[in-house]
Amino acid sequence: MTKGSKDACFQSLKQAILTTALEPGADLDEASLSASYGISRTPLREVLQRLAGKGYVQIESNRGARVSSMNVDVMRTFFQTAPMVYANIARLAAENRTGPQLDTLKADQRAFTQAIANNDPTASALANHRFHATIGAMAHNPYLMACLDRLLIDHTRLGQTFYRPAAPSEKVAILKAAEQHDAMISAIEGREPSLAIDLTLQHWDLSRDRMERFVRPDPLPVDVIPLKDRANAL
Amino acid sequence: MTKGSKDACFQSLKQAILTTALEPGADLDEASLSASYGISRTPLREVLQRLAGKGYVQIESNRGARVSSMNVDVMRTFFQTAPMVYANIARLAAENRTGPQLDTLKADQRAFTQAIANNDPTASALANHRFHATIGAMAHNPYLMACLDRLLIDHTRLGQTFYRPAAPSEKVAILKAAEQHDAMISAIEGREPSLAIDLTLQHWDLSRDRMERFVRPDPLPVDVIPLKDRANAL
DNA sequence: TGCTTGCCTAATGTATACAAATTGTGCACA
DNA sequence: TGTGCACAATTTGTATACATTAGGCAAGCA
Repeated sequence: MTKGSKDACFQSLKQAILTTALEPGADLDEASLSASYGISRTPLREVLQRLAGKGYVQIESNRGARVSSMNVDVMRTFFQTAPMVYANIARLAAENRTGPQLDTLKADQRAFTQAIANNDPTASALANHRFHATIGAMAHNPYLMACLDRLLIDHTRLGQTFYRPAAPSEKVAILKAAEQHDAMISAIEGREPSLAIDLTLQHWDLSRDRMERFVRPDPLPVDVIPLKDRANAL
Repeated sequence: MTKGSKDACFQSLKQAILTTALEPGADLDEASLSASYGISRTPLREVLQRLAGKGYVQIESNRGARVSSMNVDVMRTFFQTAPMVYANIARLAAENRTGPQLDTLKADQRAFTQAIANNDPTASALANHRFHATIGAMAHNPYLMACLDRLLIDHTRLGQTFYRPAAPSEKVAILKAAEQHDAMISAIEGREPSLAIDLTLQHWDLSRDRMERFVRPDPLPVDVIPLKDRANAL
């Protein structure tokens, strides 16, 4: 963790927050952070200010910085707001994307599929984050982008929180997500706004369902012991 | 301008930007600003970082800070995005507002009408800004709030830019805007989301028409000299 | 004349010492 | 045993000196 540059520190903290290596609400101590990144407190504080501006951390006067929290209230608002913003971003991306941005998006998708193949959930979460951030850049709308940035932070963190490595359905879901990414790329490349919206909303539904199934799993069977065994037991 | 506190500096710069006393694109020199606010460069730089996080200024590495610019591209995006966000904020405000917030909103409106009565365009622009920011706070949605903040910065600045003190229609328009504010307060107080949306969109139309008429005024008469006089001239 | 090169100035970026504020701890006292 | 207060320790905030970078200007060269 001993890097010299300020920007490296920013990126590192950003990633640590997105991967929940730094958990929501975690306290960020200036002295220890500046020591571990090899920069002094002044530039570190600037990094924290920038992270606060983007919504990664919250700074309280005379109380330091902590990673933005994720209570039920925030989650409710997230689920309420995300589809509308994502859909509008997708429309604008299909309308306004440039060639180089499309190349970037395809590279993001390659990194995403590669991370899936490597069975690296952290890497795939970060690649997925970059994929959607690139679509945001394509929308060319600084107002909605401010909103999207914050939504993506929480989306990525929720995805990590609600991830069950053991469940086979997770593998199916993430492969389906990758397919949807490909379809979205086509729609954006072909400049088809309404198709991009549809695909984005389907993509959202997949993600939401996955998170919902985590919170509200299938109930355990009422008869813990199969009936025939219980008959023996009695 | 010789204040001691960092927060006073933040508020002062924010107001100067909103009133276009500091014009879009204006360069912000650290040394002179820290001198005039009576604080050292370190806290001033933090103020600039915070302003950058909220979208008031843009910071370029090794090149200092400048007031966020307002080119045609930004304006186009603004007119495209604002009504959708405003409408959604209004809906959420009507659903989620609290009692104390309603009191704040009514106070904002009193300040607005007072500023109108005083013929103080700058004060009314700032009061109007606070009024709409309070509605944003009522929406209780940090994601959309980030978007709204940036929209309101540009809306307030455009309103100042497109203001013609001489035009009698301006007076009519601002009085109508004040009436619409009262109606919006009622809708929010009565928790009527769809009414709040309608009123908000009407309010937007009024504002947009005012700005549009500035950019595209009635053309000058083709016959500069009235016809009868010209007949004499020939 | 036009271009490159290197210095010079003015600005931003960083480190560090010191001031202020918050939080934790121990002790006195009811 | 519990409460309140004072002091200490830790952490954040500020000022200032110094380092670094960008941009302009002039001299040198083609």
